[in-house]
Parts: sequence; C-alpha cells; structure tokens
Amino acid sequence: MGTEKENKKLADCAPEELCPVRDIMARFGDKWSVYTILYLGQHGKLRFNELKSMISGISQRMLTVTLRSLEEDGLVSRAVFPEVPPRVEYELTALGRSLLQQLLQLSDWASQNLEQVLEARQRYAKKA
Amino acid sequence: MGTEKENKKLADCAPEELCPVRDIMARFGDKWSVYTILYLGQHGKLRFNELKSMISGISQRMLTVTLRSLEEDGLVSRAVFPEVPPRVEYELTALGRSLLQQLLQLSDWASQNLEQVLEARQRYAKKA
DNA sequence: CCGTATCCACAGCGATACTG
DNA sequence: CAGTATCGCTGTGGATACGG
Repeated sequence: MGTEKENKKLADCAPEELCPVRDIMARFGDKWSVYTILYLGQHGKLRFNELKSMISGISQRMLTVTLRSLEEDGLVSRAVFPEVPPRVEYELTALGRSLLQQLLQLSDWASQNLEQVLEARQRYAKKA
Repeated sequence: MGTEKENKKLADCAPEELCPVRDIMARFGDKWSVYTILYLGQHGKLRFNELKSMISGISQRMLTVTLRSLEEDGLVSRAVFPEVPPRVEYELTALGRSLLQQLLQLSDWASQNLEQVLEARQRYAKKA
C-alpha cells in the first residue's frame, strides 16, 4: 500500500528501468496488502467483514485503508449494494489477478528458499 | 529444495505464522533494499561508496543498515580487505542472485502494467 | 574509506468512539 | 454492516558528528 496522501515518488528514481519494481515493492510490502490480495484471490468475492475475520489481527481502519489503496491502483473492485443492512463486495480485477500470479511465483521462491534464509540468519547471529 | 509435501496453500498462512511471501515482501519492501540488490546484480562487485553514489539519495546510515540486513539474510556477501585506506566489497551470493531473478520478473510485470495502474489512480482521483 | 552513535521528525498503525 | 474521526504510541529513516 503505502502513502495515505499524495504520491510523488516516481520522480526520484535515477535509472528508469529500476523504478517500477521499487514502486511495486513499496506499495505491497506493507503489513496487510499481500494478505488481502491472497484471500481475495482464493475466495473470489468477499464482503468487508468476511475479509476482516479472515485476516486475523487486522483492524477495521487498516482493512479500509488497505482496500482503498488497492482500489485506487485498480487491483480491487468495490461494489456497493443499496440494501438494509448495507452490503459491499470486494473482488480482484483482471489487473489484480495478474499481480496475484506474480505474488504466487514470489511465494514459490520464498517457500523454496526460506530454510536457507533462516540458516543464514542463525549463522549471522552467532558470528556477531 | 525440500519435499513435495511442503507445498502449503498460500492463503493458509494466517498473519500470525510465518507467511513466506509476506515475509519477503516485508523484508524487501523497504525504501532501499531493492535498489541495492539490483545495482549489485548489474555490476557484480561494488565498494561501499560506489554503491552510495549509484543509489542516489541514500544516506550512509541507511546503506549500512540495508547491507547488514541483506548480509544477515545471506543474500549479500561482505569482504573486508586489510588495507589502508580500508576497502570493503559487496556482492550478491548465489541466493541473492536467485532472488534477483524474481525481482526482475516482478520488474517486468511492473513495467508492463505501470500505465494501467497510473490510469486507475487518475480515475480514482477524479471520481473521489 | 567505511563505518557507529545520537538525536529527532514524521508516517504507520492500533485503539477507541461515533455514524448512515 | 460498513464505514469515518481522532488520538497516541512506535519504528523508520534523515542529519549530523565522531571513530578505526
């Protein structure tokens, strides 16, 4: 996710080819965006409180902020139904689903190399 | 590598436990890690001040912190040469280079979809 | 040249209370 | 049900000064 206000970060990346990844990583390296995308990817359409109970530990405020951010980037769609009580459904867009594929690939790498990283951390801890 | 069994469903990882993607995104979604990895990947071996001048805007403190973190995770190696003045060279490890490949793929996705994201942000700005 | 040590500003996030 | 408003704590990161 990232900025809750204006985004003016695209200017200060010196070499252009290196910039987009940075932007993506910064945007989704926050505490909740990845979970939100993963759960929406798995379940398709979800209501606000369904998501809230799935992503254990998230506060109402942060779920709102995260969803707004993803919606702003065109990764999640928001559908409001004029009922009582109100119903709002969130869903990944086509763009969001394509990002999900990237996250799944990164997930594979992470799963396969997690052990090595943890071992490296232990070695580092002992050495220092 | 591991057994076939360890291929656990991604959305099964609750926020409390160790979710590999989440961990990776959180670890490299910070302000400078991606740049550091990409520059080291492009140039092979680099000295501290070479990196510092390439990554425009980074402070000495943050470059040190970032490099220590990457070293701790076993992604970057650090070689100190007992000379006067001192020389220190940083380089991606094999693990680091494999992560680099993932970042490059994510970079491709980001480059290809950046336009759509920017358009979505503009639409959102006008709508709201 | 390659760091460490402080200090501090500010954004991220949780907790809580209130609303259509 | 699905938010918005407000407040305060905390961690990240920038500036600066000092050390091997």
